[in-house]
Amino acid sequence: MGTKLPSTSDRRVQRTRRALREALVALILDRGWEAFSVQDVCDRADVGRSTFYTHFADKEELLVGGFEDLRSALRAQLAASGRPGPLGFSRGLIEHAHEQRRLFLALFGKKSGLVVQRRFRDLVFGLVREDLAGVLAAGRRTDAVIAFVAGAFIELLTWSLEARSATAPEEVDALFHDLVAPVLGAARPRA
Amino acid sequence: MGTKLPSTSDRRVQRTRRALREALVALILDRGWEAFSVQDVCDRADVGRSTFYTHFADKEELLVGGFEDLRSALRAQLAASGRPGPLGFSRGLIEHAHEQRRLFLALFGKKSGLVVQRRFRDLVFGLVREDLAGVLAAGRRTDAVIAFVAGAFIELLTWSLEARSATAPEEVDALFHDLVAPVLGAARPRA
Amino acid sequence: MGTKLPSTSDRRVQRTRRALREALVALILDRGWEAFSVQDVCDRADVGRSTFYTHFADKEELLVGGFEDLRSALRAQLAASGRPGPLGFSRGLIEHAHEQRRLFLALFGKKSGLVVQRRFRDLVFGLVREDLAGVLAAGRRTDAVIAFVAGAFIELLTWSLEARSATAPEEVDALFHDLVAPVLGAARPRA
Amino acid sequence: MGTKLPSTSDRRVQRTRRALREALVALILDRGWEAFSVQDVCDRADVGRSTFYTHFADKEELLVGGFEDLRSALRAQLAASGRPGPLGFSRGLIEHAHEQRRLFLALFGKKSGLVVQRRFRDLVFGLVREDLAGVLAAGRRTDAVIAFVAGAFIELLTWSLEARSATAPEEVDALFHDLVAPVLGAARPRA
DNA sequence: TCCTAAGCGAGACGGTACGTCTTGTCTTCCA
DNA sequence: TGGAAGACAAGACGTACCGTCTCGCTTAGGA
Repeated sequence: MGTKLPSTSDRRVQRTRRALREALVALILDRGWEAFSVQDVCDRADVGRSTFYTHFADKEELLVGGFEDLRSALRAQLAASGRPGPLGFSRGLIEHAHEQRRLFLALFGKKSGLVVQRRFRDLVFGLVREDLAGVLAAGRRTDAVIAFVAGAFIELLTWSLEARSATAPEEVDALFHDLVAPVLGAARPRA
Repeated sequence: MGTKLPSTSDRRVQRTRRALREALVALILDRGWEAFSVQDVCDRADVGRSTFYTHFADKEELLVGGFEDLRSALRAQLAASGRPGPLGFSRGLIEHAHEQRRLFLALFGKKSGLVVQRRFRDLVFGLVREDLAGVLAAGRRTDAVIAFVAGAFIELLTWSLEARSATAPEEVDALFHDLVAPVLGAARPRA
Repeated sequence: MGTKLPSTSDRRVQRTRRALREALVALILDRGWEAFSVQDVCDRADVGRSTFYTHFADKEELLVGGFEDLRSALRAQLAASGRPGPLGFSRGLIEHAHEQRRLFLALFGKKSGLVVQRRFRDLVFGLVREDLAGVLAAGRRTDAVIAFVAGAFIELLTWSLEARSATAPEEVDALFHDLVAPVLGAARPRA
Repeated sequence: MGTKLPSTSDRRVQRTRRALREALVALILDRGWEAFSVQDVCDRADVGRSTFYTHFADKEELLVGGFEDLRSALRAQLAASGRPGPLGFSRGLIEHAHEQRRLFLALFGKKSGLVVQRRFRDLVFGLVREDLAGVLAAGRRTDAVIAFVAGAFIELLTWSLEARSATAPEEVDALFHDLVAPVLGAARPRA
């Protein structure tokens, strides 16, 4: 039953997958997540539609790998730049988002899709959780604070990308830390 | 323009709309936003599909009114209960969400849809903006703070609905205000 | 049951019917039989659609009276012009068709409708039958000859209306009689 | 352009088309041309409706091929049987019509459709034109004669199919030629 | 003259068909 | 032998008509 996947070692397979991935990104930029079909991806990648389905179950599955790449890249970038303070991930992610502003806007704008947002949300939740692991003692409130901070971060980032008056990444990061610092204070268990 | 809408004053119209609205809610609960069709709504409401389209362009449009009702209800409830402090909307909304826990979970769970979430997000942004209008001086930071607070609220609410260990609405509200209070302090222009 | 019809004696009724009839003709001319809806007729006649249905069951029924008028007119015209020879009807009908060329083309062209054609066909069959009643002895072949002649006449008329090089009615009539005369000879029982 | 048609060489395609064609005929016989929908054809042919539309734009388009087949068959039959005289097509067509009497009656009866009749009319016009090409010198009258003869033939055939007292095909054909012969004489340019 | 039955417009409604689009499966061809 | 091409079933979409119906309004024509 398992719909065996094509062997990754084959060169043609690699070619096909890369072409599809690139076409996907191009289309997200052009039209937003929900405004194109599998057929559109195949057309642009010059790949048969049935071929698409031998590799991926749907558009979403094609997208996944990309996010994992992003996550790894962010972690690497963070480790390299040695900015380990509480919520240190923010600077890197904000910068990355601003560099890829068009892509991120496409992923979050009116034409986005639920899946994409959910993926990104999970990513941020994970980063926040890791960065707050040491700061907050484990407790019932912990998850609530993580949700609070992550939600705040995501919307602040979205605002900074959408706002007409472009704000520099470092300013956005500063703003985030200004606003979030007292929260962490309030959340820290009163010793 | 065109496609004039049926006059709301007609009894039959009221009946039809209510039936559709109720069927919509039932289906969201049963299957999640994206897993049912316009036809399904009509079947359950015992309404012809063509009739549906004389009233609404979309499933989405059918949903909108519900949100507007919610907004009005919240505002009214707030005015009545005389809890006018900053971000006073939160208590009512949290309570409402907990009462309709299953519905809200359906609206935000894995089977939700982008549209629904966006609607709710807009609703909260509006409420936050109104409630902070007096607190924050107008300025470039204002929108950023609104985004920050709204994002934090939405994710905190979501957490409280999803969390296994059910937290009482008043606790969630208290938690929200505990966490958000210092933010407003930090955001207020240093006089 | 019988869906009682409005009493013809009422003035308003007369008005309504006339308006509908005129709108019908206008629309047949504009778009051909099948390319307009009952709604279109009502719009042009400035009559409510429900009113239409209290008078007529469908477009076709609205058309019927018109044909009966045509038939009477033809018979009257024929009687007046005193051209009683065999197939004497042809001259009057051809002239009438050429005068109303646009209408007839609309009724027979690519945009016509089956009902209309059938009506006209029946009309011509009747005329031919009457005019040949004296010429041919009753017999099995009679109906065949009638069909032959009627079909020939209809298509010849259609040709003369559609042909770019307009042929004068009298020429068409002459042509018809030239061609049909020997047929009648062949059909007449060999004495 | 666009909407590329499926390649006829594929076996499945052949199967699908044949099934549709047969279902069409069956339905014309059962209900007449206008009383069934594309969906009905698909149901009977056990073919998906979307598949129908990848092959044909219309019910009508599905019918066309049938007529073309008929035309080819008639021409072939004619060539084979060596009956090449003027209007030699008539015998074959009349026989075919009488063999498929029920189908032809359905195609011309009260429940027929304009499209079908027009198609058949065009077919006969073409056959007559070809058969008279040699007999009549080109001229303005040519088309008129073709129309005359074709109309006569069609109505005579219809009569023979509808008449209660069934007339044998060969008799009908003889009758047609008896009646039409003098016409051709009259139409031939007086040399 | 009034008042009562009717014609009438407006338009909501259920229903049916349309032609288009997308999805995922399955078969066939080809390298 | 495994990837590419593409036929296929399924089913949702939004539109267009249809014929039925229920309202009120107005407008005669008979008491």
